[in-house]
Amino acid sequence: MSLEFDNNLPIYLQIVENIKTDIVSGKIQAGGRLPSVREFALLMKVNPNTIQKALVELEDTGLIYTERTNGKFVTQDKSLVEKLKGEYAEKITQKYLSDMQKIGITNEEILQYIKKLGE
Amino acid sequence: MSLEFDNNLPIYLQIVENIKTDIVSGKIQAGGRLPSVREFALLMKVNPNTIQKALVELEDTGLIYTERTNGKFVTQDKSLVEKLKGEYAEKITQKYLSDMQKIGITNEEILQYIKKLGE
DNA sequence: ATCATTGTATTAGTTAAATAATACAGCGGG
DNA sequence: CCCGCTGTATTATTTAACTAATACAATGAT
Repeated sequence: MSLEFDNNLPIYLQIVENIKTDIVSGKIQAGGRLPSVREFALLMKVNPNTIQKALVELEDTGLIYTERTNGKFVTQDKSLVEKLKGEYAEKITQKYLSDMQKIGITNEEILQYIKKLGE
Repeated sequence: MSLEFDNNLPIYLQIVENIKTDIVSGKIQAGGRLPSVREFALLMKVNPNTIQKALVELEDTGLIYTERTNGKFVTQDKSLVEKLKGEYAEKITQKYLSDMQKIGITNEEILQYIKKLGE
């Protein structure tokens, strides 16, 4: 739960990304409770409203849900998490391949880069 | 030279990326002249200053240079272009692998995604 | 010499994000 | 019951980024 924010992207979106990957990776378990809005804000040293904005966005994806006076929780639905994980993986793979092709790198070269940097 | 801009990222940065990939891919040749700031602005339907800002950033990387009252040109230095191409490829590969690992995808699975979506 | 074209500089305006301060509403434990 | 904790809503302010409009400066061609 660090706090190095990249400019060029709104903080609340970076928080969305952060939590999303934490959930999808299993770092935060299905059904698990999230820190309260106010706790989160302290942890990340941002305003509670910024957290709230991020969490609303996350709730829209179905990854978390709210118990009104009790807190916010990761969805119980493991298959949803798995599904999103797959979609996410496909999406960034697509983008990666597209970016590489845009600069004129062939599929074979891509495999070499992967091999070189991946293992 | 299209004009679909993603919000959440400043237009001038997206222009930087665009031109950078055009150069690195060879779509704009080494030594080639870029459209003038004003032409560019018309093409992309943005303000000349936005183009200017993007081009200054590009010049900082050494990919283009300026002849004061004549225009802006892609560097003659093909080896520099090649070098940047390699660096760029490594960088986005690193980020891709890191993003995949963050969500708990193994190296073997990565290869499968690549294979599935790449060919 | 004038004029069109180049890049550059300056200043102002607009917009969006982030923060801040409060207030409200509902549940549960002591 | 009351207090503390939840999420939520509202409004205002600040700040920074981005965009825009315009003016300046230098060069080369006609």
